Amino acid sequence: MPKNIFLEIRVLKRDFFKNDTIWVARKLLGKVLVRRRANQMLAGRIMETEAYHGADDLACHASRGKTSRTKVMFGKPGRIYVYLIYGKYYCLNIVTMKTDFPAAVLIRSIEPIEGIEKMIINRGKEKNNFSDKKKIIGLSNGPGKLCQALQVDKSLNGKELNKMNGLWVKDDGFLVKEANIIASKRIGVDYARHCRDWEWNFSLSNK
DNA sequence: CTACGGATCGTCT
DNA sequence: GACGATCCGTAGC
Repeated sequence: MPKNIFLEIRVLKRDFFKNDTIWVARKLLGKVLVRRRANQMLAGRIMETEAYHGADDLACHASRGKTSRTKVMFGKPGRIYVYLIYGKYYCLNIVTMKTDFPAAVLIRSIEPIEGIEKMIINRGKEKNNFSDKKKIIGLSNGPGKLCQALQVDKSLNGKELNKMNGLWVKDDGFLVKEANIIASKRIGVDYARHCRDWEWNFSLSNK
């Protein structure tokens, strides 16, 4: 893992998330998602994101209007949107754009950096052997998995992404080359008619 | 490696 | 009453 001590560390603030959703989704790659718990810091590098942009995006939850669930997406940029999926898992999003324009970036995958032992417990994997790097990556390489690993649930829904609320994103200087960003179709949105083909899934290649 | 089915419940029709 | 921005275990190659 990279050494952070010589690098400028910047916490992303609201202005970052006011930008276009696709820009934010790309720029979040390589940043570090940090979660503060009582006696433990948990952190991982963002490896995959997805953009959900506007009421015309049929894959976006807000395309069917403002409801009790989706109202957060209509709110201020830089807020946290957490929802329950399949009755079992949470998904973490960060609201983008401006108030009344519904948009957000889904964090789909992070690579553990700090608090790995705690993440193993949070994921209920204490009986496995995690000496293997593949298994460490498997702790948080999915939207539901990373919420379990970082203890993200609906109590964060609607809150500001900042240190006070225990969840934030920092730039540790990790260099991301444009050529290492892969754009693909979004996962699990085949119902979204023509929008299913939009390449708004972004991931970092491991090279 | 890919393919498929079950779990499980809040949200929306 | 139907279904989902998922995950995991199992089966087969």
